Amino acid sequence: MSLTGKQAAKKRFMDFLGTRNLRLTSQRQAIIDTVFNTDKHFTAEQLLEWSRERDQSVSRATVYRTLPLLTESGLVREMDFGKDYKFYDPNYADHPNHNHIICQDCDKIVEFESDKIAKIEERISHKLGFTVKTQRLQITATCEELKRMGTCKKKAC
Amino acid sequence: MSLTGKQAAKKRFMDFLGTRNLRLTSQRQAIIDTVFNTDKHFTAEQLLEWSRERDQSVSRATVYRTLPLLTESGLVREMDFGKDYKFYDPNYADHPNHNHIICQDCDKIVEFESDKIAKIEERISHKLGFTVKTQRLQITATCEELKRMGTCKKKAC
DNA sequence: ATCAATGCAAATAATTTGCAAAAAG
DNA sequence: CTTTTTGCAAATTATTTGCATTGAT
Repeated sequence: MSLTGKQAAKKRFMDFLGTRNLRLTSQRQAIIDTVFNTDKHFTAEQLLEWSRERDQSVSRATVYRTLPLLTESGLVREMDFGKDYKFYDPNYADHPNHNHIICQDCDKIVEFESDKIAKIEERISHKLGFTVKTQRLQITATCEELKRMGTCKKKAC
Repeated sequence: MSLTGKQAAKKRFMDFLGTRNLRLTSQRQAIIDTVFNTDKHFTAEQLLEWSRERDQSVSRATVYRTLPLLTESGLVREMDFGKDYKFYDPNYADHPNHNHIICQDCDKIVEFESDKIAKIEERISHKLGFTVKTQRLQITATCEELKRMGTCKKKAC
């Protein structure tokens, strides 16, 4: 029985810490446990709150100091959804090419993958003289069900 | 002889002001002239600097107050390229679906359009129950010429 | 022991806002 | 005239940082 994606990601992050001679403190442990036990996008503030449920001693400064480690490791991705604070996406290790649909009606964020889009991106980039390193695609959309039915089953309609 | 894209966009923005009962002050005029006379992405600070070359009396506050009008009108698009300040893209009126390649080596930003990608986005979004309103696609890439030749003709290699 | 990591509180920096004066319509 | 807009300076707010102390190895 192999590790699930999230467990594998946690392990990879611990290796990352080791490689850099960084220490596994109890606060970092709490933060890591939080990050690699959710599929949700989160803010720094939410991460602080959730981590404190595991270890009361986690401070805001430590969260802000750990976040860059998570993004540098490539296991978490910083996202801008047009708010005045950043979001972090913990699903990047499992789905390095996933895209986002942000619903204006529901405030819901749906992820999807498309090999076709990835292929086109690579072809065009190559033609322009570049090699794709990462990509981010965000679609802002409205909810069709809401439009038809006046309501929808998704999150916050 | 018809207006160029930029001139048309400027006119559309003035109409937008009229519709909202907003006044065309000399400061706004300077800001608008600046915005609709460039193809470059710019920051609030750059817009202030350039606008002041046209009208010394433009203040930072007015720039920051005008920027939301520009984005609300749909003629300028706010962009996040991972810096700690925002960029604004004045090419959105002419090319509502354009995408960006950001070169890690050159710091250069190249725009491109792809109907194919747009089509796929619409198909997938529809399948998931959404109607596409806007999209943004950013590709982070490296420069192939730099890799092969040790240098490249693009901006800052 | 040694050096990294922490919490706290103060600092930073882009952006926003209150207000009295100025300008547009 | 009336209402919007402006510049200024102070406020806001997410994020960062200096420092003395604590904790991991």
